[in-house]
Amino acid sequence: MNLTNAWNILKDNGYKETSKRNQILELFANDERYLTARDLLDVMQKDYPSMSYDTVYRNLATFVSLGILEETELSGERHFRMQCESDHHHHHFICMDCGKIKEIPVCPMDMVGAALPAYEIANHKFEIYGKCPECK
Amino acid sequence: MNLTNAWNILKDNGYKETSKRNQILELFANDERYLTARDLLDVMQKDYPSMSYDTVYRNLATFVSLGILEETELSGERHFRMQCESDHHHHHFICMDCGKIKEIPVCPMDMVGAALPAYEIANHKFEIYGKCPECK
DNA sequence: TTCTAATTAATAATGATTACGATTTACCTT
DNA sequence: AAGGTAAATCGTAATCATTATTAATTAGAA
Ligand SMILES: [Mn+2]
Ligand SMILES: [Mn+2]
Ligand SMILES: [Zn+2]
Ligand SMILES: [Zn+2]
Repeated sequence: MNLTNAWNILKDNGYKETSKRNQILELFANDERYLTARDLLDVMQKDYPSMSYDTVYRNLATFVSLGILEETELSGERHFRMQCESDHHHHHFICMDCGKIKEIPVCPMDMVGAALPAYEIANHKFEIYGKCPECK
Repeated sequence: MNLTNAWNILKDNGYKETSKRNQILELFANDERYLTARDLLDVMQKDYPSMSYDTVYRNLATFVSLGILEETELSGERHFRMQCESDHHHHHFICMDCGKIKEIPVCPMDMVGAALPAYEIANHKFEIYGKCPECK
């Protein structure tokens, strides 16, 4: 997901263009790591010292609901990053040091769907945690 | 994991036998769902009205560290359940209505280990969420 | 330019989790 | 069996992430 694409989605859904929204999106577009609300606020407050948590959380929720950001829970905190460009479903390795991710092209659901007859599957989570080559 | 087994582990590690610990373990031994600290406290306070959060969280941490309980994060809250009996590594389907689980015998790591050369893999999470046949 | 709904700031409230000093208890030693 | 001690628990406060509230500001349409 890139900036232009994100703004198209926002405009299509009637959201207004604000400088803060734009800077949040730029920040995510230039950072492949997972960030917390606090991470985001800290960076944003360099340019907007009065930026509030409400603005951060509200926009994060908006972006996630529109599929612009993806979200995961790491050690008890919500983390966000730009939705992957890749159009086919996949999963992630996440470096616990630097936060960078690596795509895992396979999905285990291909092998287990049949093992759950009569079950209604809503979603699933598959993540691998460790250290990337740079951090090892 | 059963009561006797759990107590053996606790005794081996120098933990004392208390009625509250025993009741917590009994509760988990008779409930295959994932429970939160609050769930646990609510049930325990029927027999021990003065039971405190400190006792709940301290014992949960102890049990997890000794491998008596397993833990996962569901919708932003820590959930706990008795460690599985099964001795071979596996994963779970979790019913989002009743909280019951079903074992998934496969592990996706069998297929992705080779896709991450030079990466140091520490752990992984694979869970499937939905509704079990009874709740559907 | 004017109007209006969306957005934001400032701050308080909430809910889960952790921390801490005082008290009680399990269990080892005598 | 009585006493001593470290572990366990209680009662409560503190912390931290997240959500809610209200008033002020602003983007975009008319
Ligand atoms: Mn990806
Ligand atoms: Mn299991
Ligand atoms: Zn998948
Ligand atoms: Zn596995």
